[in-house]
Amino acid sequence: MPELPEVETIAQGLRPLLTHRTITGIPHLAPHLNPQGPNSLIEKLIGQQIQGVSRRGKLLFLDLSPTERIAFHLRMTGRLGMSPAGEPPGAHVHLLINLDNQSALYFQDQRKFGTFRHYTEQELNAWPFYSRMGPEPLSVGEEEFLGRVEGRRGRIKALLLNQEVVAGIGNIYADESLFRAAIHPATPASALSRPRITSLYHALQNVLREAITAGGSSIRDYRTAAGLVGTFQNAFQVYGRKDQPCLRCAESLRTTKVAGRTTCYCPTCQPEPVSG
DNA sequence: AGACCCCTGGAC
DNA sequence: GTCCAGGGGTCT
Repeated sequence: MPELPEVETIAQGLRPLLTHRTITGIPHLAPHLNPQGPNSLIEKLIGQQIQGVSRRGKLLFLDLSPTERIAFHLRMTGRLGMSPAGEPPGAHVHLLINLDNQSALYFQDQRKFGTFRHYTEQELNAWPFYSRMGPEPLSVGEEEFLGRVEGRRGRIKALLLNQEVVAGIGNIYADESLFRAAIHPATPASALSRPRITSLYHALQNVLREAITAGGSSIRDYRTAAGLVGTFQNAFQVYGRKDQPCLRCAESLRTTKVAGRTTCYCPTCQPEPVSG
């Protein structure tokens, strides 16, 4: 579910509620999500004060100290939110963290793809998914983005989805940014001129900024930290709009598969690359 | 690059 | 029933 704008929205919502709170208990912890053993995690967390909430790509961190944090990856259906302490976990709640102000942070995940783990900085840097992660798309400079995309083999959408190229893009924002840049998702990156990659860079930044402002996109499961739906789904131009008219040219939008993901595009505004 | 895998539930 | 879903890992 959550891509960069959704994780950022959740982080912004949790930050004022969690910063400087002390963890007083872990009343619920699903064993299947805790390979290190329950006592190991509980011992590491009880009594710790949360120093802040941060995000890197699609990872959300509870910062416990300069060298210790909890990393959450929400994958498809993960949610983070607050509930009154002592409230019994609802369906699919896999972690409950009691805090020193009678509130609790919960992690809920219907499909159980989501993960969380306590990391030291050393352990985090030894995690390839983290250490190999590309730059933040909203911070990366135009030149660096060009350098990471220009001339590479692979289709442009696959590169956008590759967290080592740029971190935090998923199926929605890949499709939306490619439509805005008028690039067919299956175009080999090597077939894109510098001006077209630059156009994609700006389209990507714009769509991510707008989505964060809208509180993210709620297709099914995503909710903000306060349990509210985002509204950027109302601004989708291609995602989920198969067979509906293109908002720019009225042509019927189509789907194809790129990088194993359903991909929605306009066959007129995003023409197939000439040579393939 | 593609085929599965993890898992649950909604749409058809 | 079957297919599909904001993700990512592994294996061919």
